[in-house]
Amino acid sequence: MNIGDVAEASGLPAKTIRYYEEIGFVRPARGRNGYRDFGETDVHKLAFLARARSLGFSIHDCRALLSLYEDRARASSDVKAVAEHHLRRIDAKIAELEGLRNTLARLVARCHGDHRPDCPILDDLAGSSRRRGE
Amino acid sequence: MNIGDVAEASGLPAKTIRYYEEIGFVRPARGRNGYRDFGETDVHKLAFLARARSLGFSIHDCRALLSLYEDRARASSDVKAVAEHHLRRIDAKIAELEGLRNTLARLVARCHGDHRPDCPILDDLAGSSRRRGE
DNA sequence: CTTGACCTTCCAGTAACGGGAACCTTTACT
DNA sequence: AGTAAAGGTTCCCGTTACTGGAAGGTCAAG
Repeated sequence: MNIGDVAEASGLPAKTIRYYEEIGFVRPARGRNGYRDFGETDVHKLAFLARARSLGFSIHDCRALLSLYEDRARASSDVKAVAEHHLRRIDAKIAELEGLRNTLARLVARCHGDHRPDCPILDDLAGSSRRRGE
Repeated sequence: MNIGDVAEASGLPAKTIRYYEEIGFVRPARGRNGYRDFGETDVHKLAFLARARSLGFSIHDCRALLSLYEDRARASSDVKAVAEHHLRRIDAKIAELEGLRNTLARLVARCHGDHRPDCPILDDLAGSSRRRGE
């Protein structure tokens, strides 16, 4: 299979597939013309990666997941640990963003948003009001 | 003021301040020894940037906010527009992460997480189950 | 006079690709 | 056979917003 077909089958852009080869996720054979020649296993692997990446797993996580995937004797608890760690990071990120959003929403609400120059948002950024985070 | 004092006063690392000079946020004078010499205005500006960055505004946004800040005749609606745009991006990011979290949480919940090798998480990633996103 | 805390510049690396140049191969059509 | 489109190749730069580190000049204290 050429890279274009693999891209179609796995849902990943060809560029990404070349990148994944570069970082060692796949090792396709080469034809006499220099073209990559992928097998079914590669396609499966790449689809696996596409799905994992779409769930927000980092490349680093993917490496762990992939090696667990290829280890017939892995314990499901190992996989669960990786996933739970990722879950906690997502939760932390959500909490952080919600904190930001609340602060920002309060500022936006206080700004009348008309043609006049005075603006509570800029006042906060400038630190003129000394009661903000504390 | 030397860069170390400014770092202390603004809450930004010296490295970051040098970077902010490089991208044009500040233009400190130089002493005969080559050291940067910052004024009060610079410190204010850098503190402004520190606060804006901590609220998740991008450098690009900060440029806009800073020029609005320095424009005595700006309309507060212009500032509000920038902030509201940022707010919408935050909300979109939160929504995306919550989608991820829910999918991932379901997978984690289905995985018994013991010493046995079979694992619904890997099954999903491998695409063996054809009812996942749809 | 030497140590240590500052300061300087410059280079490399981060995550995970995407864009685009310059070039080769295959396929299809006239 | 000629040629043009489509697909492949490598290589390098750009992205975000810094951070770490090397090599080296400067300044204050003991």
